[in-house]
Amino acid sequence: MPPAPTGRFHRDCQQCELRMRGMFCNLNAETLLNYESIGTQSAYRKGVKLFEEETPCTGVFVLCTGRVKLSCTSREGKTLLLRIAVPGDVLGLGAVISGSRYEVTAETLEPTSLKSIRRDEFLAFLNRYGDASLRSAQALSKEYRSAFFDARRLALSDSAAGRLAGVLLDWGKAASIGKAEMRFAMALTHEELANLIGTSRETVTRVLGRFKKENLIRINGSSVLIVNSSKLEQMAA
Amino acid sequence: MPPAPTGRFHRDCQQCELRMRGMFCNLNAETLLNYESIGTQSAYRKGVKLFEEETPCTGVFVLCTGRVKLSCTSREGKTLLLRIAVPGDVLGLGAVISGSRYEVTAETLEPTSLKSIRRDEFLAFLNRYGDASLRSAQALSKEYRSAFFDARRLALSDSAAGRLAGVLLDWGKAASIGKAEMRFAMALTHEELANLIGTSRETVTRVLGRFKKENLIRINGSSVLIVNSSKLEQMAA
DNA sequence: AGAAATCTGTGATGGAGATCACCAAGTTAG
DNA sequence: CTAACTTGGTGATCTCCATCACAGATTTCT
Repeated sequence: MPPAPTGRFHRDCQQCELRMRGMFCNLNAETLLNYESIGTQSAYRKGVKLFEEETPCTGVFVLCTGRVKLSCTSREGKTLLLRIAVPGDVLGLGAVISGSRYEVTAETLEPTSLKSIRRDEFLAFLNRYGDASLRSAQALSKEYRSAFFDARRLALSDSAAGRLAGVLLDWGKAASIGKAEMRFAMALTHEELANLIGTSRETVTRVLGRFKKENLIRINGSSVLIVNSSKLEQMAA
Repeated sequence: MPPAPTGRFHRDCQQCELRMRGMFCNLNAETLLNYESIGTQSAYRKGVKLFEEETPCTGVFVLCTGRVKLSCTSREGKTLLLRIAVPGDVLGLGAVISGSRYEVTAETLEPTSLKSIRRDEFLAFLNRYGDASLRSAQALSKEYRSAFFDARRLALSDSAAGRLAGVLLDWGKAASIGKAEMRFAMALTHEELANLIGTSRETVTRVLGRFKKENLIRINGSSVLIVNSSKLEQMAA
């Protein structure tokens, strides 16, 4: 069962600033009207698990504010960090559409507000509104692509340094569109970074140190500046 | 551009034995009728590349007969084998829906017949028919899940033996639903298996040898019998 | 059938990185 | 304001497995 929310409020999707970006805000008028009538809006504290891997799927969560960590864990306690969801993302979509259990664990990283829609209610909505189905397909496709590129990175880049270079470049590029320098705020600890690229915490520390010493990157607190992107690109392969 | 087909024929989807299994055969009457009117049916020889990673996406391919290998390769020549597509599968769906380049390479493993549908034609079809959109979302979700589980396996199972145990169990289970013993036909070479689980050919040979010696599996030609599934399950973790 | 190519099996060697064991520096909590 | 965690940094060791190098076995081609 979903955890108890710590608050509740309604927000008009017509006015939502995510209207053009979020998956379920940019729908045609009639669909949007119906979308607003389903599900419930609620708020959660930091550190709450919205759902856990292997548990039966109850529905989807559309993130409005706050960030949510998506990860999964093996029986031995090894963790794979998949991504940090941001406002506009839809969580649990794959499980709902494929009719299976949640495959990941979703945990809030900060106070969060979101809209939760029960499985059957959401599927009925998709059945009735074709444009919403298409949007879901696109959202899934986006998620699929990112999972695919993660798998690709894990499999094809044999060194931990190469994989780390890859994610640094990804973030640098994403944060510096149209800007001169590639700088971004590192939101993860070394431990989380290690879980993301499938290595150990110590290796992340060492490799980052090496990158700094070789003047490929520069780090100030949480701010990371990419100095030599071509060299990183080259080792990311 | 798509390769030239070696043959061409039409097959009535109403009569298709994949009707209930294939993603685009099990549609309602009106949608199915339109589906039949779009795209072209054609045949290919063994060893033909339907499309290659990084190339602009031209459309989707719905596989009717034959098997197709989906893989991708790093600049250094390391290959990741994703899966072997079988009749009923839709290839290139993710690229078409997300409007990006093909992310994998698709190569026929045997003589193959399939239906190809141009990108714009296919998207127009999805836009008009909501049930087809929903099916696409489901197909993508299935692909997404399998990519996810691959990534999970690569990241969370640290030993090559563990990952190999995992895929053997997956195949054994899939092939032995409702049967007493877990037996299946191994369709891949050691090299391909190695590419699938991110290890070297030699390691696959050695680990399979170890599994045989420890009486966990038995191999006769291409037939693999899983003898001690719980032990394998345990090391797959 | 015979040749060419691909696939399988096995030893030896080296290196990347997991793991363990600390310590220092920040952060949170009581 | 300490105490208790969590994070970051670094050395030493040890294990798994990638890689190289062949040799036999099978399949495919002509």
